[in-house]
Amino acid sequence: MQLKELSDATGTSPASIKYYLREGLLPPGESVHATRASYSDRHVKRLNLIRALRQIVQLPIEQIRSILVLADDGVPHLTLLAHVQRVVLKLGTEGGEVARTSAADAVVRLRNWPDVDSDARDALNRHISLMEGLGIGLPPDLLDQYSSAVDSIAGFDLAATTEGKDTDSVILTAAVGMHMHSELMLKLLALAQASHAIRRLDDRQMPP
Amino acid sequence: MQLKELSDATGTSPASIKYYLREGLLPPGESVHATRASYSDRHVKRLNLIRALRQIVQLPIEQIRSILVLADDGVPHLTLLAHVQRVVLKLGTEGGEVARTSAADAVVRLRNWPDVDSDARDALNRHISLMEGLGIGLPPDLLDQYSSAVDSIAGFDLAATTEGKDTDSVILTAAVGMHMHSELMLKLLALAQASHAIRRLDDRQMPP
DNA sequence: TCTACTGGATAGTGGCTCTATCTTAGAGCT
DNA sequence: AGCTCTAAGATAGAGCCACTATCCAGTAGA
Repeated sequence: MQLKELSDATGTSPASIKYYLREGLLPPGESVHATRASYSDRHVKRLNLIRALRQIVQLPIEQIRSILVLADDGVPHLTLLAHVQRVVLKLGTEGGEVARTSAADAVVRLRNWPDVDSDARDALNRHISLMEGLGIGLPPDLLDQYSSAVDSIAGFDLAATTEGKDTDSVILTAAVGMHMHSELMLKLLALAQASHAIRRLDDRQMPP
Repeated sequence: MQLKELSDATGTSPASIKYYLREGLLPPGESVHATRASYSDRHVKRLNLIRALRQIVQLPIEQIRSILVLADDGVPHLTLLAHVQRVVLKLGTEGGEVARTSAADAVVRLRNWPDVDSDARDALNRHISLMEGLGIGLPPDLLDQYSSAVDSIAGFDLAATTEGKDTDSVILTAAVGMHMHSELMLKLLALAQASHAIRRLDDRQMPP
């Protein structure tokens, strides 16, 4: 398979493919000779992964590269998934100490999750502090409800993520899955808010 | 108050303020004479709103403008909130017909939300279809759990959003709140996934 | 009057993701 | 063998976005 075919197979312009090659996201094809290189199914898979991370999850090239480098280093999936999380959650950009809210810790105990330090946990703690700082109140049982919901999805999701797939698929499922669930939540919340708003505001404007 | 003071009061560079003025996000100050204009508290509020929408919610200038135009037109808050949702949910970019999944409709009935067509509902339907198309499975009761959680938050949130505030504050609370809840969800999900992953993958790698 | 600073207009910057062009060289057909 | 077509590789440029720096002119305060 040569570049043009790779392009056709993935719907990516040859120019973009060349760009990804230059950036080291896509390994070079096997060079047949000076003016012909051949690409394999692995390239198709990899390219699809890159495109999904760019277009759906909207990760910048640099971060996609950081994920792929790990994947190609053959690190354990657990390590890889942790890194994918770090990237999708946009951690590492915001430095600083971990907040002293222990809301996340409470959730961990409640859900009986393994009590391990993790970036996700720090991120959650930091985020809750941030919301408090912004004066966005969290009803007391909200975290319970949320965490119950995500707890049930996580097992389900992870099964799909890890069941004997190749590394590229694991990344894709994990990153795209996280993104999609978060968007799902956003849209559900919007619908809920719209519904409540209609009830509350419409009544005011046109009383019975 | 002149430009420099406005800058100090909001931590925004004078150059950026000028830019927002040019873009019509910020109404011009009252022109005292050719080389002096005076800005009011309204400008401080507006500027803080703009900054929050840029830096926290990360909306592009163009969309911020579309929100502010509506706000200044004095449309009803319900209309305004609907538009804010549309922008935060990134609707309107993806054209096309509404999917035929009626998952969102089921949720609406279950939650006893007013059965009104809305962009949020269309967005939810479209998103669920998209996830199905990507092969991201949703456990049967997941939407119930999610929607139960967001239902309880929406009322709570909306009370904070609408209680006798000026329009700029309503926008800020709504947009920032939506964004923050969605991020919260993302981080909770990450933590849940990390926890499940540790249980599942760690055991494999180092059996007891 | 002179200086310092302001407001206003215009042009430029930097980061990012591509995209277009140019050159060289082998492939396949006749 | 010769001719054309297209690929690969390298380099430079485009286009978008959110600023930011520069320039000019006018006025306030010393």
